[in-house]
Amino acid sequence: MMKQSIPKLQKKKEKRAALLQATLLLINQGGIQEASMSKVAKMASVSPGTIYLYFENKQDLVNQLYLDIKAEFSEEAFKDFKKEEPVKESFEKIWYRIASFQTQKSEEASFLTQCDNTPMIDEESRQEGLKHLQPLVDLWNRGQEEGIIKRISPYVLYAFTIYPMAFLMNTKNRSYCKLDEQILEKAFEAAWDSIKL
Amino acid sequence: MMKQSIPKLQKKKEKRAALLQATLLLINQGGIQEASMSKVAKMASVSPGTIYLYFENKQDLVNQLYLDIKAEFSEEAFKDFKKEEPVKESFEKIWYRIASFQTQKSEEASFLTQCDNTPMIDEESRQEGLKHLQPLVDLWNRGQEEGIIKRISPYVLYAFTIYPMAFLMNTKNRSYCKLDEQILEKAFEAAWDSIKL
Amino acid sequence: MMKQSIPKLQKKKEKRAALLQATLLLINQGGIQEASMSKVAKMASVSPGTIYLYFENKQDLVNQLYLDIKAEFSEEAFKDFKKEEPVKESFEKIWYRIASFQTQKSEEASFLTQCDNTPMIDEESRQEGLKHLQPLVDLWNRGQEEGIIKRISPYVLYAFTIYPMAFLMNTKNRSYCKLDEQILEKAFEAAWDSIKL
Amino acid sequence: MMKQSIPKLQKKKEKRAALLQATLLLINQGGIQEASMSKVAKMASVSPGTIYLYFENKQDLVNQLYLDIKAEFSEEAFKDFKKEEPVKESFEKIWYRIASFQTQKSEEASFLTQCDNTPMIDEESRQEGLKHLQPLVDLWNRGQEEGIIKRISPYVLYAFTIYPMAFLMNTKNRSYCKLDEQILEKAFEAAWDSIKL
DNA sequence: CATGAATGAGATTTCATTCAT
DNA sequence: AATGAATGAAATCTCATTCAT
Repeated sequence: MMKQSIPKLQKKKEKRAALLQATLLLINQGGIQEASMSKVAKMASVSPGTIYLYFENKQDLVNQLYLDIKAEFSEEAFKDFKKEEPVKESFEKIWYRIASFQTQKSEEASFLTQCDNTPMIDEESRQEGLKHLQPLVDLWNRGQEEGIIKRISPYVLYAFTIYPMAFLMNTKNRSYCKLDEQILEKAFEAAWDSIKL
Repeated sequence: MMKQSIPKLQKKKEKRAALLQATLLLINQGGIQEASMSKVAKMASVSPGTIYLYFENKQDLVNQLYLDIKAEFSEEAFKDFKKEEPVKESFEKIWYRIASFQTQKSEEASFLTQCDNTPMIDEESRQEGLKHLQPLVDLWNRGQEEGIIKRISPYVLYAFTIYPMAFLMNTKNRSYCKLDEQILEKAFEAAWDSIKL
Repeated sequence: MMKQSIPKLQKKKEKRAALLQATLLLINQGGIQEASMSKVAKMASVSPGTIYLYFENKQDLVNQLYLDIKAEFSEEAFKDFKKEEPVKESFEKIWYRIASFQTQKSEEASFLTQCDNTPMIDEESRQEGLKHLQPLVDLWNRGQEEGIIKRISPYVLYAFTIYPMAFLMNTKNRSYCKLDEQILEKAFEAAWDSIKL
Repeated sequence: MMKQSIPKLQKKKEKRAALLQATLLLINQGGIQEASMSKVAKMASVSPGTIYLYFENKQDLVNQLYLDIKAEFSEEAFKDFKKEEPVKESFEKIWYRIASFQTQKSEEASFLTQCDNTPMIDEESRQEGLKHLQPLVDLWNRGQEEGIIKRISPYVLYAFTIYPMAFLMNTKNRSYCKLDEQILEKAFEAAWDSIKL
């Protein structure tokens, strides 16, 4: 009542974060249809009405979650990325960072997969999310100019190197198959082999 | 009233088919949340109550749709499949058939992608759907014994050869990129390169 | 196809009977709300549409069931009833016959209880059902004239002698308490004591 | 808007009460089948959704109504009940209090009758409701020890003394017969005669 | 007579959103 | 800012009844 140990702004951010986190978990568990606003509120220990102080509506909540996680994803993917490094080395680093994201932040990764394969997200937000991959596209371009990488559309390159990780992630989650280091190496080999010249 | 042009059984099947088709389109358009039973009924020109003559409930409707399409998918994928053919030839044929399914039956393909990356489908139905791929797994096994294919889990093989097509399909649908014959060839090359020894 | 082992009329009656029986059991189990026309049909091994060949609608089905059972009840109650016998003897006989009906035909008895304490039955049918008790009312009248029975309304006499059996029946069904011969005798004593002068 | 005449808690209780009252009236009028949730809502001047803030579902609504009224009933029945009074006096007081409840709160009484003769109520709630009668059972026990009351099961005692009032109530409601003081005295006499030694 | 698929109104219940406090 | 009771439209599902066969 007297003093607030946590500054207001931070408290606000915390509530927003709690709401996003709750949404993330609920959508992963049962899809968007199971993530009702009141469940989200309850899980975030907040009143349903409060959600609307932070988000315009449900769609906005999901869109913001998507964009936040996409940003987190690309930050992770391109951490320590240096433009000058050799193409393969750079690609390998990025690939493993993404793999690491998939395993370390599996909830986030699952959610992205669900968004990217579903009409859950506004087309606008989806476009917005795509931009994050630009550094990788640039890298591939360089690789193609250097004659190291096949001359195919970045969509195809993405489809055969990055996108498969989502599948492995999901199957791993459903525990048909463990993703240990050895398998990861094999997987990277497959990814690289599919696009290298 | 005059003459009975359509036999009963066929009429019955037609209604079931219309319901499944409506569900397919609606889920592709807006996800499962937008595919309400009344919309499905309206689109199939049927009364809401009628749905429940053919399906137990919404989940059952979606599950059956999934299994039906999975069956259609694998029938297409393994049409003319002969066990004696060389591994690569066989694989190539299957791969192209799947690619063809993705483009010819794009609604069905989109739907499968959505199901496979979402908690939309019962785990039971999902397992059931997986069985359809057994011939491909067997083929890969043979390829591994013959020393043609890398010794990695079929999940990984699938992730790098078949799963990418879903992505290409979706991007194609969203028309960022056309899937012409030339691209297809490149894509197959990528797929094969990723797993061949 | 050729010959019908069961004459048509009988078959018709059998179907009607089966429908009434099914209704009886279902209403006893879960009340009128649980006795849907399709459940009734299924239990009677008949198509839903067929019900409407025998009964106008659901209300009519229930009303007819009520009246049929009321008739059965009073036939049982007044079997071998002779107007000349002494009042107490007559009453005792009737009372025991009713008790016997309650135990022998417990489903029917339960159903009557439910009808008589519920707005389930048309007022008209209810009035109709009441007429069956006329002989008992007459007997009581005679008893009153003979100075054997208290001079109170037949409704009250009924309330304290016959109506209690429904309660005992129900509790017996729910098996809190067994209705053996000894208890029955005590119960009759109570009934008689309550109205005798 | 101007001043808050009614405290929140009271308002909340009022809404619950209005819902229970509406349910009571509707079930009395047409049985449980006629008491749809929307009718209940409308009669309580409340939105359908609001019901579910106060009750889990329809069954819960009915169960709570039953238990509430049973409690009200027994509070009325055993008001001013003193353990030391002579058995007959005590019994008489209780009996008249119940009679008074039946006439004063005829809707509530009708409802209880309907519940007690119908599979409308969960067995659990029914058991719960039975407990309220314990003081009467104890009284009877004492009467039996004192040699005043017949040695028969409390079920039978109940059947011949209390249960009949429900019948009289119902017939009174249907106005075949008025329950004036004189009739009431006769009725009590019948009740007492049936169980006294 | 009998069927049972089909209907569509209506039942129960949920849920995104609002608003008085 | 925050609450959470309240809303009411809409979702899922049921069911008495009809009608073409």
